Amino acid sequence: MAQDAPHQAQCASVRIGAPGTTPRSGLVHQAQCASPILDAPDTTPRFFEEQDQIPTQMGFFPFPPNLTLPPLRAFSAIASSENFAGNSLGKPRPDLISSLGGEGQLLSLNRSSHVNSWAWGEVADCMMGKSSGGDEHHHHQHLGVSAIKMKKMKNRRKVREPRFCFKTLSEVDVLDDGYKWRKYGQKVVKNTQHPRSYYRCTQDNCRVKKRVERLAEDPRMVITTYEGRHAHSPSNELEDSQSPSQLTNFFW
DNA sequence: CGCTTTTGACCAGCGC
DNA sequence: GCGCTGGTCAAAAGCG
Repeated sequence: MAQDAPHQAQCASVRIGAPGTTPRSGLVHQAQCASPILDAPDTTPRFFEEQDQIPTQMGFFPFPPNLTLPPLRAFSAIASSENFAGNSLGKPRPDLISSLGGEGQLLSLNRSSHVNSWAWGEVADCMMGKSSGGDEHHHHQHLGVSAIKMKKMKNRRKVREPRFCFKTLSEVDVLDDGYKWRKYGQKVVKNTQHPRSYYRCTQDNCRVKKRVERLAEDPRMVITTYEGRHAHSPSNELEDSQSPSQLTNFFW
């Protein structure tokens, strides 16, 4: 499904990585996974029910101050600046390019809300609605997740942790985000060639999970979905503290 | 030996 | 109720 234009309206495009960085060497972002705001304008029910009217457009915009992200690191399989400049997901920002050396990797970010149903919708949205099939999806292929389905999702009682969805251009499936993960499952999702992998944080008392899969429409793109909040610091936090200024430039 | 990965089985939610 | 699907479990295998 969703063979048509991907609905990327809710994703923010950001660059990640530095040229020639080896795995674990190029710090990009360090932050903790904080609770998204419940009353943020783009996390209200209206946001989803009217998503048909949201222009399919990518761009840079500031994230809410109280929303931080899991740490991400650059890794060796970094797209060239050429790829970045030509990527349809967003326009390159000269200041970011210069601050990181002119090359980098494009990825998109999808924010999840604290409320279960929003998290479901947004993540599914970032995944271009690859979840379950059904006739509804045939009528909303360009959206991926229809408003109808979202309403149904909102009625789910099962409580979900807040989620963040990253779309990354990379040859490497698993981002080095500073945390240690243990794979606990792998599943072949319908209508996709690549399996989805399930990881859990190895830290005791930390229930953060993440899913990693390749985009069906573009296998070069890796979708990483974080679920939950880390109750600890990254395992290699010391390394992360080496270039804080770059961090600031990167996201703000 | 301890940790991680693999993978088939199982379970829950949902549509019909 | 049944089948489909995504997510998780857990035993076995792999690895350093």
